[in-house]
Amino acid sequence: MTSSRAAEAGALRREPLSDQVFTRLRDLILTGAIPPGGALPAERELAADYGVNRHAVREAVKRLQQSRLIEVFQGGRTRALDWRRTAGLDLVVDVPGTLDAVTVPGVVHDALEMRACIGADAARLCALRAGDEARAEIVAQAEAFARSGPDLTDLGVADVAWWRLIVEGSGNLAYLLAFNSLVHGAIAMEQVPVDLRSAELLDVEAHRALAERIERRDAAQAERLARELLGRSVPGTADQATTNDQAAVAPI
Amino acid sequence: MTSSRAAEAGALRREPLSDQVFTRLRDLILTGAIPPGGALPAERELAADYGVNRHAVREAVKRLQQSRLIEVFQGGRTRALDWRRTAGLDLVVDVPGTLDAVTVPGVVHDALEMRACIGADAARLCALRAGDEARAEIVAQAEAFARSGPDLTDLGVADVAWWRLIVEGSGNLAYLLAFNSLVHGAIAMEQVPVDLRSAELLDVEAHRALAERIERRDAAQAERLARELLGRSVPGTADQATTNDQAAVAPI
DNA sequence: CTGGTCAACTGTTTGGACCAGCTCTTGCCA
DNA sequence: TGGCAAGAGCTGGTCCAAACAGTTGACCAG
Repeated sequence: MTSSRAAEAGALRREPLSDQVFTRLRDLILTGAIPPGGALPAERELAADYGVNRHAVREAVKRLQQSRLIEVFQGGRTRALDWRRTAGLDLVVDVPGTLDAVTVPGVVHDALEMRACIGADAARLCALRAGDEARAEIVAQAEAFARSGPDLTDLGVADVAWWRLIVEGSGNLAYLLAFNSLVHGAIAMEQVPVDLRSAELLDVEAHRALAERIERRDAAQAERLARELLGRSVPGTADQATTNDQAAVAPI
Repeated sequence: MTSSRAAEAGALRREPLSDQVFTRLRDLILTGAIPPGGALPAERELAADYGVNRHAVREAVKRLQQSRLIEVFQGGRTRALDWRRTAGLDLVVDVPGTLDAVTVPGVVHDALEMRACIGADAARLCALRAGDEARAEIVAQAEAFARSGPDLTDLGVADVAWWRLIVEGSGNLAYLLAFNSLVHGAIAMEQVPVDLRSAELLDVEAHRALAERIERRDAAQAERLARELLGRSVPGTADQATTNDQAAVAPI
């Protein structure tokens, strides 16, 4: 008996209208439907097309602008930017799930690869820079991780919390923010099939060993262990024989 | 003879009002004036306080929401998030220059450190994955870099363009987006005093050598050379004796 | 004390109007 | 005929006013 008029119409859900407009326009740009340098329809036109008020369109445009997907000129038209040259890492937050399912695995792989790279250096820096208290907390959390249920999802949550301590311990704000971007995005639990990471998540001893190295300020070994552990979830880390001669950073 | 009425009033410049509101609110959150979990003033109240229309406030709020600095509840109040746990890497784009000059050098250092980490791995992957054409272009661009004027600013521009080729050649979209975030943000020419990077920028031969290793698909040496080259601009890379026991990721 | 009801918040959406700046057409002048 | 300048008609930027839709909390009946 709910007055679900909009739902019945089938046009738009109860997600805020501006968010829906944002998503649609973003996908038009990411898929190349609006090419770099191409002009977006005028705000008044977009409002008419989507059947919403112009203010909703403006809020969506503001978000696109901050994502550096478009450039806005008063008096002139709003144009699409070349997102491969301008968009930031936060783009991986929303992309998974919205575009072709074919391209998503690639994004997830890239995100895991980046996680391995940053995680290893963060472990090294954490061993070097983190205070006694922070390093002890990492050891304690490693034990808590070991006590986590056999459920892979639970392990995944505990794993993220543990790595957050390490990244925080590295003292590098850029690492921490990038970690956030990855966790909120491509590496979010929903996106990565946990069984792909089972080799990493189930090895409780490897986590303990890494924590111990950090505790002992053994930066070199901490980095090595972290790189090995995180690399397990990245297909083709050790056996680097594959060389694809195709275009770099495949069009999405 | 410009009709600079707003400028004379001293209230707000000709920067879009919503951008100014965004900046002010963002700084309130980043500085902790509005603590994590704390509520922002109501939109109607903010509009009254800043003397702008409510729509300007809403556009700013939408941007804060996308930056994952706030959480919005219809019916309830808008609350500040713990940005250290939620904000993404794009935060480094606007932060330099807006907050205390004391904390900015730290952000720049972190960004350079991250650049070294990702750049080294990108060079490795580029040597492994990039096609013949892409690798040849990197060699060519290294020569173009060598011909760049002795001006450090010009060298910096050419350097960014060259590294972009390498990151693109790595085939990792996450690396490319993170590179964009850093270039648009903390590592932007205006932020980093170029003389701090002179040891890196002036060594044309090191650039050439790295390009050659990538050309020859020598991944290991490419990574090593890249790490060494990029590490020159990061104070305290080799002589890691300093260990600060203070809190990790200092509050901004 | 418990339960539901309602008023007073909050953000969401709408409509219309006007200002400011860019662009392209139009039409005058040399 | 060529060139340039005025202006009409776009574009985004800002504002006002009102209604809609959830949440919260106080208040009152049981």
